[in-house]
Amino acid sequence: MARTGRPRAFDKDQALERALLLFWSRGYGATSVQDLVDTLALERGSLYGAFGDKRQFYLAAVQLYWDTYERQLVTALEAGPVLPALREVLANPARAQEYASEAGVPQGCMIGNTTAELVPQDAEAREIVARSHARFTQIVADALRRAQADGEVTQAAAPEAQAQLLLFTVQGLSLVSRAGLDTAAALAAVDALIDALRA
Amino acid sequence: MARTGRPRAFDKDQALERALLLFWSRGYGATSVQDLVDTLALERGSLYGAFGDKRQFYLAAVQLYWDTYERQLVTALEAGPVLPALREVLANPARAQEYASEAGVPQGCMIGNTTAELVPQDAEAREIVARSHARFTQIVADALRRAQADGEVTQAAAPEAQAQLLLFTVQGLSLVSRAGLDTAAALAAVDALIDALRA
DNA sequence: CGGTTTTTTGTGCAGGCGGTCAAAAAGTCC
DNA sequence: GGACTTTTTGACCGCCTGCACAAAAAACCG
Repeated sequence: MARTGRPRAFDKDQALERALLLFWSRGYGATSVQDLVDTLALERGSLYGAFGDKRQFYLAAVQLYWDTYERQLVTALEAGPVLPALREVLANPARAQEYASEAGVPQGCMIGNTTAELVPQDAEAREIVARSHARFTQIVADALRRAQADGEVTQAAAPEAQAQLLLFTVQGLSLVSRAGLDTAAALAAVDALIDALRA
Repeated sequence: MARTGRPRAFDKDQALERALLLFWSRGYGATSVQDLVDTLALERGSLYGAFGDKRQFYLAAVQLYWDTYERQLVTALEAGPVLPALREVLANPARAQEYASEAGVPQGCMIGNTTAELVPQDAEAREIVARSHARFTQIVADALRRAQADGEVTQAAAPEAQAQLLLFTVQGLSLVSRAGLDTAAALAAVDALIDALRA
């Protein structure tokens, strides 16, 4: 119960959100502590005091990213037919680049970026990423199982295999979209997959 | 034709190959010039003299990576039925991690790693990556077009859309495999996709 | 052999990096 | 009001980075 002492002058959650955007768009290595200090408009010491070192700060941002994403995923899949919802899940990153430049939303999936940059050398990052993958496939497989029972989705493959395939696709799509993407072509590919899942 | 002067004491191609392995496993930022000097067993000056700066060196390695991959891809698809070949193309990265630790072969796809780490800030890297994507889809789409004509592959979607979907899948699979992968589950997902493409 | 060209070798360097720290400031508690 | 606790502030540090350079060495040419 240490609620004494000088109160923090900035909103910690809001700072984490802004750091998330910066890390998301530039990646871990290319984002310097100085960039964070400039963007968040707080001093170095405050940053280290509140979040620990740069690595912890980044991992906290990744966790926030996933928590947000998971919430949206669950919401999208919990009601109504599954295939249209899954199509949206896949189409979102395909369309994201159109807004990317104007709005502050960066490209690609932060889990995927972390996988490429940090996972080979950082066990904690690997855990976060692996857990995110597992939750994605579990949530999607559950939805697909229901949809198979309802006759909406083909039973040609197990829901787990279909969910794994969707994980690969969404990760690949998000990644490829960073290099620039023909939106129409990407959506055609998404449609091809969704159609293939139809019963 | 300057074939005079002191001859180079090391094999440039071999040095590039070794650098490729290092860059592949660690990424661009996490590989220091000192690492390269140590691993390649040549002095700083020689390295800069032969390859320019670190960035050019990396981009040359990426280009070599893609050239090698493209050659294998073309070979795999030019003869025989297309779907088994495509299954192999997808299954390879899924199985790669089994060998990864013992052999010197790193995880993931170097094009994908470059996409995540360099593309947002490096126009030249973006070009290399985008060109690789385009060639992949073109090569695969050509093969699928033949296979559709032969009645091997479903005509439910255009070959271009199918090829784009395969690009997403192979990129996603390679990426996800870096975080550790249940090989059996990954192969089941690959099978589900290949089956869905069957006529 | 002398001249030319190119690579090798190893040192040196400025800058930016992540991270630390001590003093000042701003609160709460008694 | 004075003690205590925590945050803020901004200077500071050592390290490592990518890179430049000059002298030596090793080839070819005439």
